[in-house]
Amino acid sequence: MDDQQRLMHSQAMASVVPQPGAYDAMQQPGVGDPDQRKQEIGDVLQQIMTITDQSLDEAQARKHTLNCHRMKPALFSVLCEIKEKTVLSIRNTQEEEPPDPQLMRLDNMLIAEGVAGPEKGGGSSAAASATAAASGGQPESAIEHSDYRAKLAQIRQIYHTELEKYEQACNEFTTHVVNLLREQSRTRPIAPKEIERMVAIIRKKFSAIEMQLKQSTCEAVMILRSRFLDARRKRRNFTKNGTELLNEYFYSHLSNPYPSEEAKEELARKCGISVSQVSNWFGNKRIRYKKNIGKAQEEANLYAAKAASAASAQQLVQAVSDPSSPGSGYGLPSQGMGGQQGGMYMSLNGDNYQGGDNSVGANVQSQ
DNA sequence: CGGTATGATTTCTG
DNA sequence: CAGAAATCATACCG
Repeated sequence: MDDQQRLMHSQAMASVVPQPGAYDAMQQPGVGDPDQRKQEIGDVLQQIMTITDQSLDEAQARKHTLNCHRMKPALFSVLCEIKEKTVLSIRNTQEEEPPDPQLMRLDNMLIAEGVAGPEKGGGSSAAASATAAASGGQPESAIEHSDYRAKLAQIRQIYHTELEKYEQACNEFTTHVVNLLREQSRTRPIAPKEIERMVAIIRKKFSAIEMQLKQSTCEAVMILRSRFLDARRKRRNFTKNGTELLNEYFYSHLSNPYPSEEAKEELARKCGISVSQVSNWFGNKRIRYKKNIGKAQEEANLYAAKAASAASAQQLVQAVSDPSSPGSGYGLPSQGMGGQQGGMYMSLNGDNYQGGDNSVGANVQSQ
C-alpha cells in the first residue's frame, strides 16, 4: 500500500511540478481587480441562490467533471501524505496504549467467577467447586448452590447478551463510518490511516462502554456472593446423634484427638456432615476442651462411662479408625508431635479418664 | 431477651 | 497446609 502511494505520489509530483499552469486553472478568477471581484462574488451568490433550481443531472455532471479532473488523484494523494505526516503521526505516538490494568482485573474476576470465559460447564463448575471448597459442599448447601448457580447463570446470560449487543452495535457503527469515509474520500482527501484511526477511536469508545458493563457485572456478582456468603454463615447444629458420635470419638481418643483423613471421612459419613465440618468440629472441640477442662471433665467421664457400656460395635469402629491395635492413641498423629500433645491431653485428665486408647482395653476388661 | 453453646471463618504459626 | 487461637454470627434455652 505504501509503495502504491509512493508511486502515486511521485507521479503526482512529476505531473504537478513541471506544469505550473495547472495551478492557474484552479485559481479563482479575478483576484486582482476589486470591481471584477465584486462581480464574481455576485455571480457566485447567484449560483448559490439558483443551485436548487439546477437539475440533479447538471449537479451530477459537475461533480463528475470534478471527480474526473486529471489533477484530482494527484492532489488528494499529496494532501493525504501531508496529513499523515502531520496530524496522524502525532496521534500515532500515543496510540500504543498498554492494556488497562483495571480492565484486566475485571476480566480476571469475571473469568474466575465463571461469568466470562468458557461457557456453562467449565465456568459454573469452577465456581461451584470454589464455593464447595470453602464450605465443604454438602446436603443443605446444595440447595443454596443451585440457587447461587442459577443467579450466576442469569448474570452471565445478561452479560453475554449485552456484550454481544455492544459488539454488534460497534461493528455496525464502524462499518457505517468506514463506508461514509470511503464515500467522502471521493470528494476530499482521506488517508487510509485516517480511517484506521477513526476505527480505533470508535473501538476505544465502545471498549469504555464494555468496561462499564464488566464493572457492573462484577458488582452484581460481588453482591450475589456476599449474600450467599452471609447465608452460608447461617449455621445449624449438628444432629444429636452426630454430636454424640463426634464426642465419642473425641473422648475415646483424648490422648491424641486428631482423626486421620480416613477417620474424618468415616465420621463425616456417619454424622451426615462434610469432612471439613468434622475438621472444624475437632478444631473447636480441642480448643474448647483445653480452655475449660473442669467442665469438659464431666463430659469426659460421661463419655467414658458410655464407652464402657457401649456395644462391641463401638470397639469395631475404633479398631477400624485406629488400625494400630489397642494402646494406639499415638497411632495416627496428624502432626509430628502426637506424643507431646497426647501427653498434654493425657496429663489433663489422666486421673479420671483412662485415655482413649486404654479405654478399649478397659472396655474389654469391663466386659 | 440475654446469656451460653456451637458451627464457621479469619488470622497466625511452624 | 494443618492446626491453634481469636473472633464472628447464629442457634438454643431458661
